[in-house]
Amino acid sequence: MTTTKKAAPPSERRAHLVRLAADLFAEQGFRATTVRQIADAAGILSGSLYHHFDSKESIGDEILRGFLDDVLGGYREAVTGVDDPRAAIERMVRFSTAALSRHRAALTMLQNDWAYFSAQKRFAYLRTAMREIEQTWLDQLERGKQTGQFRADLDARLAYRLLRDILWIPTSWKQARGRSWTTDEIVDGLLRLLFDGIVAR
Amino acid sequence: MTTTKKAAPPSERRAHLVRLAADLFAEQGFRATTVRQIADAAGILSGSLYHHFDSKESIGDEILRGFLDDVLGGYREAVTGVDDPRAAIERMVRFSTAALSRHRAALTMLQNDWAYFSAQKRFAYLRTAMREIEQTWLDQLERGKQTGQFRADLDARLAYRLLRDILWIPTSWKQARGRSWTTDEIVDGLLRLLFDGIVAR
Amino acid sequence: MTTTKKAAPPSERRAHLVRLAADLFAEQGFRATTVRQIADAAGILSGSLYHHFDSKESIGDEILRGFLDDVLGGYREAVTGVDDPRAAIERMVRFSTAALSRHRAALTMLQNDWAYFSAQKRFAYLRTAMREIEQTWLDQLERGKQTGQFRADLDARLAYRLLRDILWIPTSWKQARGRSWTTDEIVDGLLRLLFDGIVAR
Amino acid sequence: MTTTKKAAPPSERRAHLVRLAADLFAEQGFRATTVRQIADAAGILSGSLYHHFDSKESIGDEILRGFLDDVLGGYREAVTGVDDPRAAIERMVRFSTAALSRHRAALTMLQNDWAYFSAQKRFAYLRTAMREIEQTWLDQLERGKQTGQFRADLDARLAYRLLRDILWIPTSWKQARGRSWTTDEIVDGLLRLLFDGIVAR
DNA sequence: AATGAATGAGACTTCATTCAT
DNA sequence: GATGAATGAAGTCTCATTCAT
Repeated sequence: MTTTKKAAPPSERRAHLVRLAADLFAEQGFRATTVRQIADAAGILSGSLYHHFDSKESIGDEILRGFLDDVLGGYREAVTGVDDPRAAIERMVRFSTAALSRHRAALTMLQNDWAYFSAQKRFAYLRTAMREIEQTWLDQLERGKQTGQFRADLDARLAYRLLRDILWIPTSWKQARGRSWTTDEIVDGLLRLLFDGIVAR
Repeated sequence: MTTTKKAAPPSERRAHLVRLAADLFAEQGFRATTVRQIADAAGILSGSLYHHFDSKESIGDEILRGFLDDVLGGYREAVTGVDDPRAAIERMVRFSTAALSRHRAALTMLQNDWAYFSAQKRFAYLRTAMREIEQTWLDQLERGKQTGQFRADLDARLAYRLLRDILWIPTSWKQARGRSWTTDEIVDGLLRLLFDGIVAR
Repeated sequence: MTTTKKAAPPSERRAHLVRLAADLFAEQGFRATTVRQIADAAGILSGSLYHHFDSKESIGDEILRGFLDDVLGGYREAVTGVDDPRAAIERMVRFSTAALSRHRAALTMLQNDWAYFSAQKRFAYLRTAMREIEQTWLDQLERGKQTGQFRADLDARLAYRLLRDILWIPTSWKQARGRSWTTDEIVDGLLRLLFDGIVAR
Repeated sequence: MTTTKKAAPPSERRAHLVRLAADLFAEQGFRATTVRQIADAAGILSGSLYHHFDSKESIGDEILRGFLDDVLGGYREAVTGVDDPRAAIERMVRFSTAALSRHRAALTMLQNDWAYFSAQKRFAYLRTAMREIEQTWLDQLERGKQTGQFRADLDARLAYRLLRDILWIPTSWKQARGRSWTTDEIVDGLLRLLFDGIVAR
């Protein structure tokens, strides 16, 4: 009846439910959140959720896809036409941080339940996407070494792994008690740490 | 060395079971691991575990306490009689990394199931211990700022939070597929990144 | 008449299940009855009970509250506007007997599992209610002593304890093999025994 | 090796264990008491109990037999050579009360777990013994009616059932908080209630 | 006599999911 | 779109009992 009506008929109601679920996933993790909690948040019974989704995993799928589409698109844009690798990395960092704060649930799911998702065929795209993300970072780091902007002895893959996980960190703090820093402060602190370390010069 | 606990009469068998459980917790998380899996790993029936522990949480408790006792002791030793804050931090970093690799399960539990544990009275000591750990870091970072070794504009608390989580990262990689770096390489990479950044000079 | 409870949305199905459970509790005791037996009696799986109740204890709670509300209400009514203590006691006896036969499960639970229930915070109201019941009896017994209708040397508290337990007796016979007496016969026998003893005059 | 050595080799240790178990049964009931609790009370492990008894029921059996042997013997003696039925009943009441306080566990078991025991062949003697006890009471009550000492309209069987259960009451109070009355006071109160009622003359 | 370890049956409970209405 | 009821698999835990040492 409605427009698309395939695996994911995009309705307002449906999108709203995904958002509610995402909030819960972000705070508790995917597995630790029950469909009943999601339904409660929506003010309906848990069984009624199945009019909108055919499984809990479908909701997870939707959230993860949304995140990866966003990140992948953003990274492609971040490096396109930017010659300076340091500038490109700074753009990637800033974009990552923004994207992660838009998709807190996806981050929690990737951190807490990676083993659960990546073991399923249905989520094979997760590995593919992560690989592209990795490659984008490696490209910029290697270019920086070639231009002499970055240390020649830098292990690009090691740096990437460290950086990726480091970028994930601040997002997982959100909504914590202290709440002392703005996103910008954190990113700046991170970039400063990243490029210059903590030692005074 | 170790104090004899009443609630947990130490026995070889028991210690062995804790180790088996810890391996599973490290890989899957505490909640995601079932007592049946632990029992299977030990070659016994799940109910038989309760001859040794009065609950799954007791096993978790034992693992977490072991970790925190280790870390707290190590940190105290790392800073005692060390005047140079940079040296103290380097000692703390090296100790942390070693301790974390000795207690991978505890790390996974703290990362994945913090909400679950910290909500329980029984695990109130988690918060206490984390507070002491934080204070130890803050002390050294502040001292470094006073001596002029660290940047004067360094936000100590922000740096601590970033550093703590960053130190946790490499441990969670262990046993992953790539397995490209030794612990020492990772620590060195981390320290290098930490003190000097990635930019060439 | 009945107040709508939040924790226990009333439904026909639910009420029916409580009744089934009550029958089993009456015959076997609360602890000795398994949720599986209750579910079997209802023709469903044991897990399905948890769609209606959040625990076995919730069922027990519902039964006990229903009983105490009934008794307390009845006692208040029994003594209101009745000047003659002997008449009041007779009304209380008759009401008790009727109430008990309406709530056989509650009686069994109080007799067999008092220790279990009264040890839990959730069932604190049990003690409160029993205290009010006791006070109602003591009031009437003392008044009877003052009016000279009852023996001056009567130990009111001792008499209450004996009477209360005595009143509980006949209900626990019901559904036994012999089944020789009607409720009225038992009450009359009891009242006769109570007021006049067994000795001929 | 030892003297009898059949189903129940009477050793001091064994008797001691039975006593410990009886205390627990008296307070918690037979089913509600675990073998582990018994073992704990004895300072041994639960498995070690099986050197003395071949099952938990064996302990119950021993306790119940001891009680019934005592009561049956006492009743026979109470009525032998006593012509006056009122005197005989008073002797039976006094003996019952004394016996019950000596065998509190048996009483609790009979009250709480009668259904459990009486359903087993092994405990068939319970019914036999109860029948003899009942007959002894009926004999005295009927004789009292014939001599004109008791009311002619007294329903002997009803009176027996009431009396038996009434006699059980005070024992189940023991060890309660109030602890206001001595055994003698209770028996006297009971006899007074029984023979004369509460009404003043 | 007792320990230490284990069994096996069964208890209460959780939860994603299904489906008739 | 939603309800109300149920399923079925799985999870944590309990407990009487057994047995080699």
